[in-house]
Amino acid sequence: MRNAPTILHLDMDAFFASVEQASKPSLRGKAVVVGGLGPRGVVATASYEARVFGVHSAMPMAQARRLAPNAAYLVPRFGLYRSISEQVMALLRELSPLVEPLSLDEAFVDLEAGGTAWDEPSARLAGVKLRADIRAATGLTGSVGLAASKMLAKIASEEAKPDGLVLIEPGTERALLGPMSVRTLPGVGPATGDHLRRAGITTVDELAEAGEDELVRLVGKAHGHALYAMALAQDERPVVAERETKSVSVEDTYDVDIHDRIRVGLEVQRLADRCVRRLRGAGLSGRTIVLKVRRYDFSTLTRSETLRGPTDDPAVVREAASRLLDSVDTTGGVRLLGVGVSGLADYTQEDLFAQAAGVRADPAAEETVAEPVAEETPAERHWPSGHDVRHTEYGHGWVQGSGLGRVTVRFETPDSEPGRVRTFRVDDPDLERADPLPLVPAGEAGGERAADVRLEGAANGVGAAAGDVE
DNA sequence: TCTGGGGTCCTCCATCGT
DNA sequence: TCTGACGATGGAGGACCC
Repeated sequence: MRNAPTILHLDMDAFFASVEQASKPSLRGKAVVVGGLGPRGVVATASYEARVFGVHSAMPMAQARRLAPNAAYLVPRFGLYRSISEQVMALLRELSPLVEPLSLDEAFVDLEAGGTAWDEPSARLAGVKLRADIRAATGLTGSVGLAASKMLAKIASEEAKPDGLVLIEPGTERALLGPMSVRTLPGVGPATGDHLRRAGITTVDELAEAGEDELVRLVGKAHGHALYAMALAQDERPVVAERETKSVSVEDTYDVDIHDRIRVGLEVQRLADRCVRRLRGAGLSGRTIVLKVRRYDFSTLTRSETLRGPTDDPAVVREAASRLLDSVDTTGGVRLLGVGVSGLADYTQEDLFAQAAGVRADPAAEETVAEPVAEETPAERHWPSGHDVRHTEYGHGWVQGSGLGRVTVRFETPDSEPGRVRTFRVDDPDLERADPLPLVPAGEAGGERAADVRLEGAANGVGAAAGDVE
């Protein structure tokens, strides 16, 4: 492990919910829950105001609604989150070429590799500047963890939440980790946590005391060794900028279980097409086709088949998925279906066997994939909760709700005061879908980076303690 | 209270070729 | 020809992460 805290972990605070609050003035300071709104939806992100009521990620939406009936419930807008994420990642790349994104709202940065930081004061300074730059560019807050390893930097950013910065000084790691719950460590989830608890191990100190052999015996070879190293605060994993995709998959959970076997078959075909579209979009092909079925009782099974060579032919993938479905008993109904492709290659080598069998004698298949059939959408679907709209008379706003032929819109923009609500007919010709507006007006975003001033001051030895943000 | 979607990695087991 | 060891590969499932 390096001896300076030059690995930075950034975690945006309640990212999806914060973006929604930034774009909708009337939701600021309010409980906001982003997630699937269907009967089987779960929470993707809850704002800190919603967390007060006990709402958290991965909770069934129905439960969240019982806990926080007055919160705003919105569907995720991944396109918007992705564009803001790109802004943030660009700021990270200014610090170092070695940036490892973990998701839209999280990333590691190797500051040393970027020549940005080499010791504690310079690392702290980089963290402070980054937080200020993110706020200037997006209006959002992120928490920063700084440490000498990825594991510790991540734990530090968790400690820093929300809207803070924590630096773990080299030499203090074990004393800090010791009393923490084993669940703090990455890779220790509910199952492993329970397993260890039954063996009398609940803290990181107890993990270290148990010894490597005992941990291997308890949780298996790979996990045991990794766990022991983490308990000793040892983590040599480098920050890796480019990670290649290993699999591509799509899946759908249905609002109501599907019992009709023919319908199940049709859904599998649709999913296979969608999966191939994604595969091709990424310029990939793959050898192993995976079918996933979650049954009415939530039991999940997968069936897979490995072809002779990689394919991105929709007909071949559809055919394989259908064969796999043949081996699955779906009586009782299915709640989820999925199709995936793994064993990826960035070139296509046609499956000769399938070709010989005439499987791909379907010239229309390409079109089917290139141009998805427009799905029939109920009126509500035209106006998803939270999405932006424009009205010829009232201007820019967002959908607060819809149903019974009506759509309720709140007219406001990221830099306006909270706006008024009006209701229209769903087919009102003056109302149309609109693109999200920038969270920070173009002229202001990143125009002046407050932190630059501080950075210069600190570089002159004036404000080295500027990083004591908590 | 009824559990999303998209991934990664690990383990166990069976099979196959040498 | 039989048997065992061993590694590679495939298939299924589980845990975990965001």
